[in-house]
Amino acid sequence: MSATDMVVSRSPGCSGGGSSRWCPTPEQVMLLEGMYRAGLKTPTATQIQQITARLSIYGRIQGKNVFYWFQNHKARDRQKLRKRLMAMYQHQRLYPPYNSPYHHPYALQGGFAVAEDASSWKDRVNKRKGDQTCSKEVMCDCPLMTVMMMESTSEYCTRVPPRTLQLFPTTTTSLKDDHCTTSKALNPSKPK
Amino acid sequence: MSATDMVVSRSPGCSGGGSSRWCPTPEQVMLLEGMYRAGLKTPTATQIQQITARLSIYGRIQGKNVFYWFQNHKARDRQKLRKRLMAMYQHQRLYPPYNSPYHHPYALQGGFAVAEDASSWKDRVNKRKGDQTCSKEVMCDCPLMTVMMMESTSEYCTRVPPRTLQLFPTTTTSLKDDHCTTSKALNPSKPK
DNA sequence: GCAAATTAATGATTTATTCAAG
DNA sequence: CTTGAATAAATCATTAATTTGC
Repeated sequence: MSATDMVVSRSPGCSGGGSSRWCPTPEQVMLLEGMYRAGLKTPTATQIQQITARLSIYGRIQGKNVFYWFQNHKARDRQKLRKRLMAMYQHQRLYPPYNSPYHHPYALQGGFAVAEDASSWKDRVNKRKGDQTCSKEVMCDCPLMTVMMMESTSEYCTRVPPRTLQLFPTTTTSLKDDHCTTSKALNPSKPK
Repeated sequence: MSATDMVVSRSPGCSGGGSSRWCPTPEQVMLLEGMYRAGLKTPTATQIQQITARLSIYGRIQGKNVFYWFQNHKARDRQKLRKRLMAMYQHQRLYPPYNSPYHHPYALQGGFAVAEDASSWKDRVNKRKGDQTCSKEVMCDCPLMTVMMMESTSEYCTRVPPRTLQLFPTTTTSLKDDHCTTSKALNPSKPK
């Protein structure tokens, strides 16, 4: 009903007004999934930039959205696979073989044993050293954080107050209102 | 070499030549530790910007360096405390009380039980909702990733090739040289 | 049919862990 | 061995599905 006021892919902001988080359009999701299925799991900075540019014609999008999308998609893929395998092994009362995709879904390194001592996987020796076929000389397309530095299209987060507010009390003891439970620390410098 | 075209702050690279990672000067470390001890554990984007600006007079520094420094310092502080407490409890063959700093070094939420079932702490109910005294309206000084987006001073990572190289094969199957073991994926798009 | 209530998906952040330079 | 850098896992929080009572 009332399908007239909503174009198919017009309002990328999830439902109408300005939303706080990115809501991908169906086209964007489709293309992202295509790339992922094609084998692109962790795009480099340049790739993220280009993906963002291409997908921006379908709606508002930022580099960090693409970055997060791949991060989450990969993580949840791994988690799904891990859960499935765990259930499978648990059903047969077996311990997974040491090089099963339970331990290495893609190249997992932080799995935890099923009912074993927690420290067994923690302080195991560090393997996995050389064998880097990628040239180290490139040094320009670093994986993740670099994307953010390249973005200058101030969307809504670059709204830093232009005046130089005083930094922080280097020696006082009055800074105790720091982290709001975990992730809402949004006190620029002074509450007053 | 050829130090003529580079000003003093050019070679903070730990030992002379261009180094791959940031090596803080003693002054920088001292100031950072001062701020940390003063109570600044997770600086906001604006704070990171300002800290970077201030510390840049002592040597080359980037926002992400400051960001990583606080991340690492906080994490290793917590880890040290945790290890110490774990050893202490283990020495007395006690289980830590439930609200000990072993479980909550600062406000830990992802701790794991010592010899308990792994799923016990995992699917606990979601507590922790309201009680946010921080104003949500600010919306500009988001914790972490924002810093990177604000930086435009292309130090050495903004060296993206200007020509538009072709993105990725959306339908081909030839992308297999992707991730070098975990974190060294540095093939912009074409090795040739 | 419809909203309030509940649940499932998923975008965004933080924390733990690992890699590797010096 | 210390520590800067990077990634993966865990978690938080918001939006969409869905259920439910009317």
